[in-house]
Amino acid sequence: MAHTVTLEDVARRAGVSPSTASRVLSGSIRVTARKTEAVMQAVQELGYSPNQIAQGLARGRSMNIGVVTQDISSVFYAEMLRGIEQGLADSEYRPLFISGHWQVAEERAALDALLGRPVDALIVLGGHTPDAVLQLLATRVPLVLVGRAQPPADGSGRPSAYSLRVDNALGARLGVQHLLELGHRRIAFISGPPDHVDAQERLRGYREALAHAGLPLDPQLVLHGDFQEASGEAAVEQLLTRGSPFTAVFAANDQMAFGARLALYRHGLRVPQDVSLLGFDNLTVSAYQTPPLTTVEQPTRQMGHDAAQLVLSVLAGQPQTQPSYQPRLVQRDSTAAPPASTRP
Amino acid sequence: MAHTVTLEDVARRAGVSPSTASRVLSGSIRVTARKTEAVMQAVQELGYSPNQIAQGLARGRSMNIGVVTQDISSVFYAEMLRGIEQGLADSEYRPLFISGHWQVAEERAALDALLGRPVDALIVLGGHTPDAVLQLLATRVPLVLVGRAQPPADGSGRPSAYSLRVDNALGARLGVQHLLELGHRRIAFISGPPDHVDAQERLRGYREALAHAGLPLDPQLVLHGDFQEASGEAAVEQLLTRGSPFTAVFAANDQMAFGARLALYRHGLRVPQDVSLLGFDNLTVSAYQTPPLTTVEQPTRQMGHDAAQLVLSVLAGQPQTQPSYQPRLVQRDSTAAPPASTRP
DNA sequence: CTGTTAGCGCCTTCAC
DNA sequence: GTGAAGGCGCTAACAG
Repeated sequence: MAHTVTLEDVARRAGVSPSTASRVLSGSIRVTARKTEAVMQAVQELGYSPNQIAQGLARGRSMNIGVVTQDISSVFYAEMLRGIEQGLADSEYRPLFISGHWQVAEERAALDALLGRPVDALIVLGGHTPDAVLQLLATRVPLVLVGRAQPPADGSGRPSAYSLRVDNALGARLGVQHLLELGHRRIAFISGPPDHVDAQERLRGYREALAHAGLPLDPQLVLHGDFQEASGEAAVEQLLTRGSPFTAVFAANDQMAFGARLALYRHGLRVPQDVSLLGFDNLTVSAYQTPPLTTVEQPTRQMGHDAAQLVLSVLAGQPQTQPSYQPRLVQRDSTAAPPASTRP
Repeated sequence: MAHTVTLEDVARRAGVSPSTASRVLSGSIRVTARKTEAVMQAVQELGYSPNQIAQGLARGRSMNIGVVTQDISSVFYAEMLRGIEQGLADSEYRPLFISGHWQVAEERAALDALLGRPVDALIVLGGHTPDAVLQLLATRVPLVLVGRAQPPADGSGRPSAYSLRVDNALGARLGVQHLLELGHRRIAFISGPPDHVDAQERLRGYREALAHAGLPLDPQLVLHGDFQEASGEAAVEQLLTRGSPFTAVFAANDQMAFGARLALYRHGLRVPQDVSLLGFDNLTVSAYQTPPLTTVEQPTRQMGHDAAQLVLSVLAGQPQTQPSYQPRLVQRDSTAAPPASTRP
């Protein structure tokens, strides 16, 4: 057992009652300086540290914030986790990370595990948990959603979940506009999983931007990936097989852009001289690609940080503000004007 | 509160005593089929889920495995965390991740937080916590170290910590040998932080390989980074400023190799035609660099997995085996023969 | 097999 | 201000 010295030991050694020792430790109520000192010294000598499990049981709070992420090894979510850590850093609360791996069942299990822990609040990053489940959850514990839509209020007047999101469609429009301005007309789009909200919205933004520019949408140029590198690679292979000409590839996230980059490299296509490449997210590593990747940035870490702060303010009963986020284009070296031969 | 329905509620509804209900749930002792069924049904109807905090208090186990990582957003550690998750997946135990950020003080705080939680065992990934502290820890709770040396036994006969490591020096030798075989003679080395054991060993391997080949070690070609991308970039800039010729760059980890790659790109140096580039770790993204990065692989995820399994077997009182790991060279496109002009 | 009785370690009224 | 007593929810002897 990690715990061997208890509050009672401390009290005995300090010559006071356990309750007094408790009061000194929590600092809630005034205690004689003499006794305070005695307790502190006993704590020192015995190397006492409170058993948080017992504390949790006694006061009905665990000081844990459950965080359901989709993949602990995902470069993308990692940034958010970092933000959450930062946002919680100065508080007494600690994050508890569990991965759902985009599997409803697994996510459900994660949620149950977290609630059984229990946690005082929940932050859910993406995922496929049905709205109904989230709604139910929100009635039991403060819930902040990041990167997924807020479930509709259940009409009971109960506080629904909070939701932090970026305007994905706008981001996609920014990306397409950038390519259009460079002179591209045949822009391939590697979308994410069809059942993924972010993916849907980014695809919509792509469509809207083309429509706005009066350009037709060529279904041959729209591919679906799963947000992983390999699927971006496969998408470009497929694109090349199809034979529909294109001068730019817009991937719905940076990881797929990396995969696309590899496929282009293998086929001897230069970026950006032969094909322009555009990503979405702006991961740390994206700046270190060759050439450095132009991408639509979303303030990932900031969102994690804000999610944590939002949770804290809900927990503290303070007024909350639900910030909104704007994506922005980060121009680097992977996009340029299309090759002269393809210009109209 | 996340918990509102208790075991007592279940027992009352099922018309049995709390202890019987408890027995049914834990499945340890036989209970009448009738009562078992009644309890199960009550659990269903009430949507009961056990309060793990209370369970933990009662049986003196928390079912938590504390994991001290250095950076939750590190691509490298993320792989290990994933492995740990996998290794724990089929058990009742769950990992609790906390970051130390390579700061002794912060790591110490993380350790304390974890022990106060408390946890039933500890996995520490890297870091700078003094051996003495780890030794002390190991007497209180099973301890598995990954990527850092095992503290010397304290002579008390108590079980010391377990340690999972790869042969870093061998890895570095493999890397250098590969470059030597390609014909390189002027091989720059970007080392890690001087106080980092892995970094020290890799540097040693580099030295040994050169010595073994009868080549002098040019101090001008040895730089120090901090295992982050930016430091790899800075190192190459410095190398270029120094003016000492080199035909290959061996970075002590992939992330610094990415930074080095960027600096080379900015200076118009082609990889591998002008300069060969070699990394260490084999991160997932390394295969997607341009060109795909040749690197010395260490079985990161496997090590995380094994660390978790090792913890479980210690906890279960089963006999343990402490596996050892061999790095291996993963040849990709970033290394080639040096340019003809530089050949002897 | 099953109900009763004690705690696990701490916090929080309640009287003094 | 301070100690005693009760309880958080659950498990583990202890008697039946």
